Amino acid sequence: MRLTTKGRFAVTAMLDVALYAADAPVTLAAIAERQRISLSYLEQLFGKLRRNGLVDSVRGPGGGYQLARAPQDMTVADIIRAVDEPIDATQCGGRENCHDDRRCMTHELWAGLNAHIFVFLRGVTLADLVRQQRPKDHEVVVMQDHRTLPSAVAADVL
Amino acid sequence: MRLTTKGRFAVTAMLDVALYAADAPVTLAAIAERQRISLSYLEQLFGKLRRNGLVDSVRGPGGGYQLARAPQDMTVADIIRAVDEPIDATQCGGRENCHDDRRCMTHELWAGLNAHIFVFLRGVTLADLVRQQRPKDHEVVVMQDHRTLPSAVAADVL
DNA sequence: CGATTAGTTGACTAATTTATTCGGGAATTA
DNA sequence: TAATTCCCGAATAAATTAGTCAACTAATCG
Repeated sequence: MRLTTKGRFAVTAMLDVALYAADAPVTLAAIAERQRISLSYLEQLFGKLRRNGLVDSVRGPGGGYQLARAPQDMTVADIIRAVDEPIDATQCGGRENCHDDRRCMTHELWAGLNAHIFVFLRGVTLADLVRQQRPKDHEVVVMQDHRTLPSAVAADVL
Repeated sequence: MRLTTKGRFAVTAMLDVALYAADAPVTLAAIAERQRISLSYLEQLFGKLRRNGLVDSVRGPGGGYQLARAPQDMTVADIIRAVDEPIDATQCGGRENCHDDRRCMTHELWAGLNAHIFVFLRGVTLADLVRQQRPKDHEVVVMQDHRTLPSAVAADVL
């Protein structure tokens, strides 16, 4: 699980679709305008999102993109994984230069850490983000274990 | 909280220090050899780790690096934050082009998500990783809430 | 049908980040 | 003094991210 701005763009764009594609599909041009993301970059991202079955596309006038599944069945992990194709992270591809007996210390390490981060991000659905977006009060994302956290912490996190 | 290979390298290197600098400091050359990371890259990373007070350096023969604090007082979040300096992630720097009334949707979104990921990574200490490293059985990182997870999940996570 | 709207694709470029290489320092130990 | 090791900066290569462009296909509307 990698976490870069690319994945963030994708989640932001998907949230835009979730918010605005209720009746009619939304065009990439509209997303680009609202979220200030370059149209061509969105084209690349939505190409992947479509091929991964997260959105459906409608061509022609009045066309655009819609969610392929209900927002509560779509997680942040799904989105990030769709656009941010993974790296090996264990730098031994599972086999090669695992050397000096205690081979590939990092393998187990990152496999475990990856799994945890993945489980965490899989616990946040697009519906959660939509819910957070609607009300004006400063509520915060709900995690899979239903604990919350004051968004004030965010300041010194970045 | 960004999550890239750079941060992984840093965590791996710090884990190496935690494992091998029990009595004497470890040299970057030794880490480079064991973990297959370029020496000069390690120098850059450890420059940041040192300036952020995570390691102490000892010059001259027999010198090297040691942990500045006990492993149980050093978290993965500390390490990643030290080397992976943050980006704005809200693409409005907190002020500027937040436009069209519902300004900067992404701000709240990523602030919240960031906070959660940060809290999670702050819950994993270097001591946890060391503990995981020692035994031969396939145990897994312990999270801050002390739940565990089979590392089998890691496969379809990447 | 013809025009327009939008998705689809691929190639290409620029900017940024990641990783490495090199060359010299300065501190410490023996 | 000589060897070791951290320290620093510049230069470079490789990879990723972000954006641009152009040609094309499909669908709709008049």
